[in-house]
Amino acid sequence: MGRVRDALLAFYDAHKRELPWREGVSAYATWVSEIMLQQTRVETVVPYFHAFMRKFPTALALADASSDDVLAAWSGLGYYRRARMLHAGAKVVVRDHGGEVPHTREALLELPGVGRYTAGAIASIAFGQEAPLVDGNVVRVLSRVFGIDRELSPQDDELWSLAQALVRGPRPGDLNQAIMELGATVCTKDAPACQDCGLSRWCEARRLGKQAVWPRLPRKKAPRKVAMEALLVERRGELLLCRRREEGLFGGLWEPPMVERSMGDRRDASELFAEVLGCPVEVSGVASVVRHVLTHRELTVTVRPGCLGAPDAMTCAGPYQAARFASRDALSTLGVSRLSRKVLESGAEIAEKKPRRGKLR
DNA sequence: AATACGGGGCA
DNA sequence: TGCCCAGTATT
Repeated sequence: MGRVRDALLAFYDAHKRELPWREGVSAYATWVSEIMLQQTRVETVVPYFHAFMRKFPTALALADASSDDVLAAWSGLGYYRRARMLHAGAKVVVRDHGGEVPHTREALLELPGVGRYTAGAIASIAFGQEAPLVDGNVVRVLSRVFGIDRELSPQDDELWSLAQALVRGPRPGDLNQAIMELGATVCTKDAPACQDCGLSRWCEARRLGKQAVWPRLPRKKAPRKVAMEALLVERRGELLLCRRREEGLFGGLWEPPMVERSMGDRRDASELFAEVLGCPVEVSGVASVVRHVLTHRELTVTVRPGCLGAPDAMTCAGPYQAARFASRDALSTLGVSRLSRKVLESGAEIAEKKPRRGKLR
């Protein structure tokens, strides 16, 4: 393990990428970056990290922000529960820790949204603690170097033991980042660059030619196909948007009313919308069909222009907790999913065509 | 132990 | 298409 550690640090010192959360940043910045990096690629996170830190430079600033502001800064990044929990975590830090991010793994684990990976990352990187971490990269590197030939997940106890052994001694934060960096840039899933890898001399996968079979990972299930209807209502240049409840899919985000059409439900779209909005709805034709793939669902959304029969009676039900008319400019101040942007954009094209349609009649 | 939770990039 | 990404919370 000593030689592996030295090789990792040498690799890191020579080849680490310059990333905005790498050098001389606050523990709060490390925390923000680690939450954003959960299941999300480095390149995707970079612009979000810059914008988020500019808008919420400290835990105090984040704690004082509105939920809509935080979700607006997270819009498009996905896994929006992360944003809600980071926001809640900032409030805990301000209330219970004087605005300072806690230093120990144990205290970090108490924060919402911080699990064993993230606690290890913050404790080691921001505070120099000998705290281990295991993510997808670590699974790959350790399974290959040590030749672990059984089904693995990032929760595997043996991997955590190895990771713990790895970070004992100097520079635990750099060691954790080094093994992840190696996994991300050298020890990749496909076509690993073993010829450039400082660990290849001691690597079981390299010795046995098993790079393509290790790590052995469980198979993922295919997403479920779901049909949905979306309603586009425009009134005096403003769009009808509903805010989803905090829990569940797209929690806290704003979107045009959308309803799931379960298999075999032949009811009119207007009837489905009326149920959610609590007032009569008229729909006119189909603006577009939007496809959107999530981890567990494959959505096909039929987008319909329409109007409300009794706008003053509008309420909201089902997945929604609020409804309002908002200008397109206001969209940048609210949390909006990528799916909703697609639905909105597909409707915008139709809106521009409207005059022509009138002409044809 | 299994499932829900986004979105994008790549072979 | 399927896989994977600096995972966590809930059931």
